[in-house]
Formats: sequence, C-alpha cells, structure tokens
Amino acid sequence: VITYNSLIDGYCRRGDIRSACLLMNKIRGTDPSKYKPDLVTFNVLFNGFCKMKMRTEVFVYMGLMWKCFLPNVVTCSTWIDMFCKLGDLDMAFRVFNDMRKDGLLPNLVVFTCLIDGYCKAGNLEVAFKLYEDMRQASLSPNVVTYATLIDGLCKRGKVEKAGCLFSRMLEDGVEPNSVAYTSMIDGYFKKGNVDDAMNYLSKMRDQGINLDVAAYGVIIAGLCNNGRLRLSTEIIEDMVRSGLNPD
RNA sequence: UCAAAGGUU
Repeated sequence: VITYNSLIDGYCRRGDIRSACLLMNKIRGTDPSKYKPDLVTFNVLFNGFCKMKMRTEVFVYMGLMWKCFLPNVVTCSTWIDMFCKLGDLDMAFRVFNDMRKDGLLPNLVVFTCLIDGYCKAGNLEVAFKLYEDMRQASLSPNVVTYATLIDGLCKRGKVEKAGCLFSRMLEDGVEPNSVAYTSMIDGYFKKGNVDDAMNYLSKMRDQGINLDVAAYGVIIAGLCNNGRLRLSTEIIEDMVRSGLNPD
C-alpha cells in the first residue's frame, strides 16, 4: 500500500490526476484481501484534487472514504486548505468546526491553512484572531504561520505592522527563513521604500540565509520598478555567481 | 507513504 500511495502521490504531483485515479480504482477493484486503499491513499488523492481545484471530485471521494475511514487531521487540513484556496471560507470553517465536534484537535497546520485563507481574503482581523486562538490552544506558531501573517500584512500595504510582527517572531524564538524575508522585502519595494527593502536583504545575508530564486525575483523586480537598474544588474550577477538561473 | 507560507499580472 505504501508503494501504491507513493506512486499515486507522484502522479498527483506531476499533475497527472487521471493516472492517479486509475491506479486508485485499480487497487479498489482488486477486491480480495490483497490491497486496500488506506486513509493515506485518500489523503494523497484529496491533495491532488485540491491542487487542481477539483472540488466535485473531492466530494465524490469523500463519500467513498466515509464508507471505510474517518478523516484524520491531515485529511481535514487538506480539505480546509482547498476550500480556502477556492475562496470558500465558510466551508473551510465548517470543516474546522466539524473536526472539533468529532474530537479531532486542530494542529499547527490546520490553523496556518485557515490563517492563510483569511489573509488572502483580506480579513486580517479573523486571521489574527486565529493566531491568538492557536496560542490559547497551546500551539506554537512556527515560521510558516508567521510568514503567512507577515505576507498578509505586506500585501495590504501594512509593512510597518509586518515589521513589528517580524520582530515578535524573533522574540518568540522562531528563526526567520527566506520566505519571511522575501515577503518583507517585497512589501517595502511595493511601497517604494528601497532602503528598508535593502536593510532586510542585508539582515538576511548576515544571518547566512541563502537567497533562492523567488527572493532574487523580488529583489530584481523591486530594483527595476524603483529605477535602480544599475544595482539590479549587480544582483543578477550575484545570482548567476551563486549558481541559480533566472527563471 | 500524505497536509500549510513568498516572486512572475
């Protein structure tokens, strides 16, 4: 089953949902006590559907799953993430409430999915309320949670608040990564504040965090959009020197 | 063996 699950996961990641489903149906069809899909098989398929925004297929397989398994935390976070990304926050919240009713404890990932959903919908109030809720549930926000909130603030133009949250993250003992820095840098560039963007870039480098392709993309575009073409060509040279190719 | 965050509009 583990081998099958990995195969199905591989198909899903390639975007080949068709092959994934065919394989799933095949192991469901080999009735005997030979192979049976387990909950992970369903989770993997759900994730594939979610990435492709195949909402109706999810409902079909939900029905199949219920016949043999109860959803676990991974199942629920996959559903919640999908509904959030489809913009159906009410449904996402419903899954969140239902899982608690069924005695499942939402974990860090579940909260972070919801927080991201509300951030992207522009509802920072609820996002921060969830951030408080998770702390009250004795869950410690990690760098993904913080990066999500920081990006939400930056995208709404609240770069100063994002900077405060960035500091709070450090006080909280959470190590920033390239994603958290990239959101801050992007936020400042979009405000036309090249100096503070470059400040965060220096901090990032001081901490020995390697710039990845997304980080370079933000910096290069930011410098270009702010008329600093000379500097941006230097950054491009850096990127090439570090062995990354502009994509 | 499975779930969450950043750049391209």
